[in-house]
Amino acid sequence: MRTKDENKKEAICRAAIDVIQRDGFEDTSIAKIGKEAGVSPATIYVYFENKEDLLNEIYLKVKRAMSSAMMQDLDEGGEIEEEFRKVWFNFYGYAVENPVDFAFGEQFANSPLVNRLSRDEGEGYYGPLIELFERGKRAGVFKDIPLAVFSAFAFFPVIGLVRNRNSENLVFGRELLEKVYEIAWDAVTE
Amino acid sequence: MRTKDENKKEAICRAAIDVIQRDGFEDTSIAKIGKEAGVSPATIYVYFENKEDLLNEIYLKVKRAMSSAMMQDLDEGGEIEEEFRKVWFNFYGYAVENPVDFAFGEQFANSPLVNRLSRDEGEGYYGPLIELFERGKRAGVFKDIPLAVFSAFAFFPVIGLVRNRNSENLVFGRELLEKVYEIAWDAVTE
Amino acid sequence: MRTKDENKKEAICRAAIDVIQRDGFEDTSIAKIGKEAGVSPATIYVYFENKEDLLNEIYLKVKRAMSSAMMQDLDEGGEIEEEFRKVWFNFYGYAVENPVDFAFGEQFANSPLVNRLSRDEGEGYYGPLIELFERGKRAGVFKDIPLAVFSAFAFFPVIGLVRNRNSENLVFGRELLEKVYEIAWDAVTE
Amino acid sequence: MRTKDENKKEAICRAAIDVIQRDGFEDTSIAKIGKEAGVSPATIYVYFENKEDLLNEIYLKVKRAMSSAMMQDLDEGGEIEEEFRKVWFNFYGYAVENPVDFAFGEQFANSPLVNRLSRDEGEGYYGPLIELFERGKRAGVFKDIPLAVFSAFAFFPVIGLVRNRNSENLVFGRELLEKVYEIAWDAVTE
DNA sequence: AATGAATGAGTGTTCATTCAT
DNA sequence: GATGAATGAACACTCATTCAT
Repeated sequence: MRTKDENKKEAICRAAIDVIQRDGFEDTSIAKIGKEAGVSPATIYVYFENKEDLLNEIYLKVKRAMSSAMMQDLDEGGEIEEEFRKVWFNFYGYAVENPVDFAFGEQFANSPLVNRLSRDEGEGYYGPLIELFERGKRAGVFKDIPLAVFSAFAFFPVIGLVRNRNSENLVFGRELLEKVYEIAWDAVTE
Repeated sequence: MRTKDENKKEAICRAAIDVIQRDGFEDTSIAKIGKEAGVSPATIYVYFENKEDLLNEIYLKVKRAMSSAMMQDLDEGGEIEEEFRKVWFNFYGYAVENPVDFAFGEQFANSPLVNRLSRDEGEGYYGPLIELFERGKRAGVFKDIPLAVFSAFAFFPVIGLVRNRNSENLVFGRELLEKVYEIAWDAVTE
Repeated sequence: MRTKDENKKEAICRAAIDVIQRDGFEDTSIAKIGKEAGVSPATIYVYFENKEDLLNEIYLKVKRAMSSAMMQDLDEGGEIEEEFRKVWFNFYGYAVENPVDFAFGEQFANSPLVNRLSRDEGEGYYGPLIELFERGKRAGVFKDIPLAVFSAFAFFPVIGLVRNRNSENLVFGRELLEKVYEIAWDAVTE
Repeated sequence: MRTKDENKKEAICRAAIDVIQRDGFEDTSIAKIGKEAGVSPATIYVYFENKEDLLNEIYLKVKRAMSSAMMQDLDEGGEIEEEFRKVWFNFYGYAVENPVDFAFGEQFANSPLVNRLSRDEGEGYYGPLIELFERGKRAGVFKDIPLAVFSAFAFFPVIGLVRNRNSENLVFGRELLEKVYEIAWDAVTE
């Protein structure tokens, strides 16, 4: 027998991401994914139970990649500002370099095809960041606000900016970027 | 007769919005819209070239409603902080009270069915806000940053928060809301 | 607009029966029915909600034709033997002349796609026959047996014989037929 | 090794029957049969040419079981009535106790997947019964009618009754059963 | 011989759009 | 202008069968 190729599963996921990126979430069909991956649509069902299953796996894959990129080099007990800086620039870098995955994660988040379980597991990846936030809050560095508000000012603006950057071909100089970072830092600190 | 036509066009748009709100974007078909509007599917094609055209018109309609709500009570020459406050709370209020229109606008913005032209026209509605921003900048009240960065910190966080609010049943007290507003204000001002 | 053509509904039913007859129940697809009827598969869904609905309508149609053929010329208060004779030969005649419908009804009876409601309505067509049976029983002409046993000896043998007739090209002379009838009559009478 | 092969073939057949009984004819796939038998779908094709071939073998297997059950205890030179009685009650018993095999045999008989050859071989198993019939006819016990008519009155009614029994939860008392038997006996004897 | 992977051809069904009136 | 009928193209998914090992 032919052995199951983990590469192929990977390839199908990759193809799916590409198609979603190219044609949008709604116009992504199993047939297209198959064609993109160079396999028969039926083959996809060898590796995934159904479309929902495939999408959930992709969602987790992306979330995993995103969060691990974000948490990269994080030092559990490190100095708050330095750590925040790392996370922020990691996030920015990932968003800029993987606009695809990024937009993808966004589109995904609203789809009814991503089930609660996956969503919860996805959220779970952000533990270290949450700990940093709590530690900073206890230390009196961060403002005494809910996590949601913290994220809304620390990270959400980045999303907006990168989105603009893409659609408007806006270029961000190092200087401006630094300025944006500072606004974010100031916004969440006392 | 002219009037009757416009009424029907209007009715179809309204029906479309209702269906999208009720059943979601993906489950909205021309047939359903027709039924909701009390006309034949074929009739829709008398008033709109195709589905894309219909959606574009709706996009503009929603954008118009959103921006006019946002600009409500705006006083062209008013004091900067007061005017910003108005706009910010208008925006927040609209987002909270029209989560559907809002999500709708968001989803739409990414949809390949909304063409550049509509998108550009949609953006155009925000003239008064842009003027406020420029005036504030000249007056040394707002930071010297691009409009995109300004929006990213002034309004984008609200989007994130409202989205959370919906999915997590988070409740925002008046006090916290005021705090959030202040963070936004501080972030964009010198 | 094109007007809905009751003929077309009829034509689709007819086509379906033909296909079922030709290819068997299991190998009958909506696509085949469409091709046979000379319409697009999608058109079938204009006239029927789904495959199950179509099959149920056909089931009832066939049952109706069969039972009305069987009850033809029946005289409510007529002499028992004469009436039984009519019914029996009607049944035989229908079975011989409409082997298609007939086999069809049989195949149908076991399909999970025919729902209880249709089945019950189908059974309902046989009222006059049941009355004849009850009357004959009260008059002491028919044996005192349940209806099921009555049918089993009066009509079921005919089914077996006709089925054989078809597959073996058996020919039934008038004489033999009369003999068979008599066996049936003797079997159910005291 | 020879033995092992036959065992596996046997196991596959058994599994197929089980699946058909459990899930019904239409919902029986090669994959399911394989899983039930604990082999790969591909393995089935080592032992059978295709699905049709497999079904034909099963058909014969069931027919064999059915006819041998029917002919059980038959005494070649025994007294006609006694022998007929045995066969009749054997048949009834088998039909009641193996409703699935039974319905199976019936369904099968009409399936295009069972080819003429299998059907003919299947019919062949009934030799002893045919001989009994001929002997009885020569002895003037049975009516002078074709075999088909004989079967139609002797056995076909049982099929109808058992089918009803199943779908209507009809219960047959010993007494009624005896009565039915007598009707059958009377119907086929002078 | 045995197998799991792979697939072409099919399934029932939906839907944006066009046709014919 | 207005319509319900009609449909081609697509959808997610299944399955008997074959491939490659």
